[in-house]
Amino acid sequence: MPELPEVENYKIYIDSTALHQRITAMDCRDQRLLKQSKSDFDSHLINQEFKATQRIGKYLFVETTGEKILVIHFGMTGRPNYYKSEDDRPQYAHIQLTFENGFHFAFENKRKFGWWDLTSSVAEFKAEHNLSDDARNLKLDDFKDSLENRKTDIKKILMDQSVAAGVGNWMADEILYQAKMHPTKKVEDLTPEDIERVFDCMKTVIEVAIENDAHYSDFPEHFLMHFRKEGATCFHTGADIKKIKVGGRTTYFSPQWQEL
DNA sequence: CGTTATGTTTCACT
DNA sequence: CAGTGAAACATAAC
Repeated sequence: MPELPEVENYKIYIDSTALHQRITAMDCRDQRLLKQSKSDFDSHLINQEFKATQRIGKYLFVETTGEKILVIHFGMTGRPNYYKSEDDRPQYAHIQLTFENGFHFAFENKRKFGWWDLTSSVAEFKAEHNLSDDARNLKLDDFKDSLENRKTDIKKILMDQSVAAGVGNWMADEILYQAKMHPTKKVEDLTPEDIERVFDCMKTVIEVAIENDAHYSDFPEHFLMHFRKEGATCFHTGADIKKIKVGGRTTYFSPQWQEL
């Protein structure tokens, strides 16, 4: 379920399990998850070690002792897993590395929207994929610049990875609920104060989610995440939470609370 | 059987 | 060229 806070969690998990061990094997059950040939991955990963990780939005970069950087995107259903026995290989662990100590590192991906790639430079990759700075570190001025001349719904803008890398569907809903702003409010109609409020709420949602290890049930009681389902009522107004489509994505919001 | 799912990429259209 | 919207991608679960 990876948006920025979940991927941050994965980064911490990988940092605490899979670094500094020689990779002895790589197995991939579905070539479609690899953006480069399997032999390229073999030649750049086998006999190398993971050195450090770096996250931009939902993308995780793994520096290795080799010349290439491994890029991991988790898609909608991806997560890492580290375990000792091959018998513990999860059902959807389509990619699995083996380390010299016998442990395994798996890339679980039920729905196969995630992938692995290799790159020579994080900066280059970031530019090629039109990624903004990570939403957690994003500056208000850059955020404001990105909103210039945009005419579409604020929710779509928030989910645009070239505006605020890392914000996905649930975070966009949460940010707008906290900011008391309707998801289809047009960016061109926002005042500078509106933009700052959305920006501040984005930062708050990110930090709260990371503090709670992206564990939704631990979020504060006034967070939409607890009501992001049909039949729920708004914490503030008691009115029904509404479900609509914005930019093709399911969107939950509280009508009176978030005015257009 | 139909619908839906937390994401990105591609393509057609303005 | 820039901005936008819809479709496509692959699969499981309800």
